[in-house]
Amino acid sequence: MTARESCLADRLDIAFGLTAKERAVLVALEQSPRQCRRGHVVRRERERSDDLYIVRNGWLFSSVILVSGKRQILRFHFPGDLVGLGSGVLGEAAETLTAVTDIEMCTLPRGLLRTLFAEHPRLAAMIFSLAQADHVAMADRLASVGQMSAKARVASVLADILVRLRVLDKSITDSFHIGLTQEEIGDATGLTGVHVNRMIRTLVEEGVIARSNSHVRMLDEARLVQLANYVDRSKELDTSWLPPPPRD
Amino acid sequence: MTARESCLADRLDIAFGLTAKERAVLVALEQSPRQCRRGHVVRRERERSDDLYIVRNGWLFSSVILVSGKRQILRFHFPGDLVGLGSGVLGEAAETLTAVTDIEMCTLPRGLLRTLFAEHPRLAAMIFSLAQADHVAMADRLASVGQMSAKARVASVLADILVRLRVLDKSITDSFHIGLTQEEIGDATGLTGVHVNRMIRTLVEEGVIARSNSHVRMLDEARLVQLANYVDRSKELDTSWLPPPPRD
DNA sequence: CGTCCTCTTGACGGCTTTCAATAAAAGTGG
DNA sequence: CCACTTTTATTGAAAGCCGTCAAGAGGACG
Repeated sequence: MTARESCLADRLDIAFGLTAKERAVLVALEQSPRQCRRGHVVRRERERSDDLYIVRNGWLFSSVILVSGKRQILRFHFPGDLVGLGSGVLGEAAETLTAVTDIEMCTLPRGLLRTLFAEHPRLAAMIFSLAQADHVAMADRLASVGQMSAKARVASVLADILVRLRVLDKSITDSFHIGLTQEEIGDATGLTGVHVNRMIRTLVEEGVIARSNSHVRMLDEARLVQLANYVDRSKELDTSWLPPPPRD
Repeated sequence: MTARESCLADRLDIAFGLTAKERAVLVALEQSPRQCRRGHVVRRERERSDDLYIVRNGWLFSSVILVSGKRQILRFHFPGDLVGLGSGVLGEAAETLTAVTDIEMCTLPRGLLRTLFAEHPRLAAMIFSLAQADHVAMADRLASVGQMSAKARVASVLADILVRLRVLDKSITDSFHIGLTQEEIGDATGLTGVHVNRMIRTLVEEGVIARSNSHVRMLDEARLVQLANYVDRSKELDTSWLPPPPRD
């Protein structure tokens, strides 16, 4: 049993399976977790930074700000998610990272990618896979924002959050605490906060969801998924192309 | 001088610089180019396929179709672009690839990624970098579709195409042949073809662009870029983290 | 207990879509 | 090379979805 742990190792182990040796490599590299309060900006775009993070606890989102001052939320990140990869290969951060809840994140050292690519090809390939899965998720979101009605876009965000939380926490079935403001949902869907409010109310009136306090409950998940044109891709990862694990 | 060539080697050489040995590896792997006619669907989403392609000549675009029948164009791909990576790590293709012009593409073998990760870490890292650059580009597009006006979105697509073509072909300064229909521009921007037409006409009336036949000319590129809130990221690739090239 | 943030709701306006009809262009077959 | 068909571009009118503005209510927090 290892004294230290690694968020990244846990994540990769679940998705792909790790050997003890691979796990040891990651444990050795990972730095101690860092805490942030709800609303805190972990990193701002255009900052010089090639750090990588793994979410250990809580939610955050990545976003970009336009010159008009409008904000586009690109993606929500949950425990186990690898964050900041896109900025890691550019000179400066492309995305702002903001904590939705109190969070705990593990920072990965600057040289992580170099080390993995040079010495641990199978681990590098896993990270590549996760990055490509994110790419596909972003494509789904673009299609949602570009082609769907306001109601469908809101439904799509809710469905995505529910499905992704459920993968992480088996005890979640049909409801979750949503720490987002309606304004933030608007920034993710390309709508105003006011209109998000109306769409949520419509979904409640139609019996698709229910709310109490800050909890959202799915009453008719089939209809929600249909409304949102939602595709769950969480089970589609193809691991057959990965290089074989090293022989001890 | 090599008898055979490799589109991928050319691309990586321009972006990162290749050793002769690295080039030889890629030349050995690359298959002979394949031709497609304008409008031809190279690959359809949900098809079982983990092929990778490099564009040698012409344009294509990747897109997804929603159940409503609407289509979201995700990205245009120009010569040298690596296409299909996102689908390569999933069991099935996530995106449809459609030729905008007559095109010539090089197919890369199924095992390419595995070979590169296992045996040529620096090449794998380069491909990872390109993939992440695409990720950032997709984020920019999402912000455009989610937050900007119709005119700005159209301007943004035109600016993106111009800038990217100019990197590939130094002879291009302010005009290019646009093989896209206004409907296709609409599918990329989340607008209807009719409204794209109106926005293009507005841009012409304002003296920002001019058209003749299927050619678009930028009359006031500064204003176009400003309208589009366009950020040229083509020079932002950070190559310092790449593993060192192998010693011969 | 007061302040700030978020949610809620209504009225109004405008941007974009939809529908429709024509013209122009491109592709096809003779 | 010309007639015919299909696709694309263009334009107007009307409708609708969503944004803007505004005001009040409810909660969290100090």
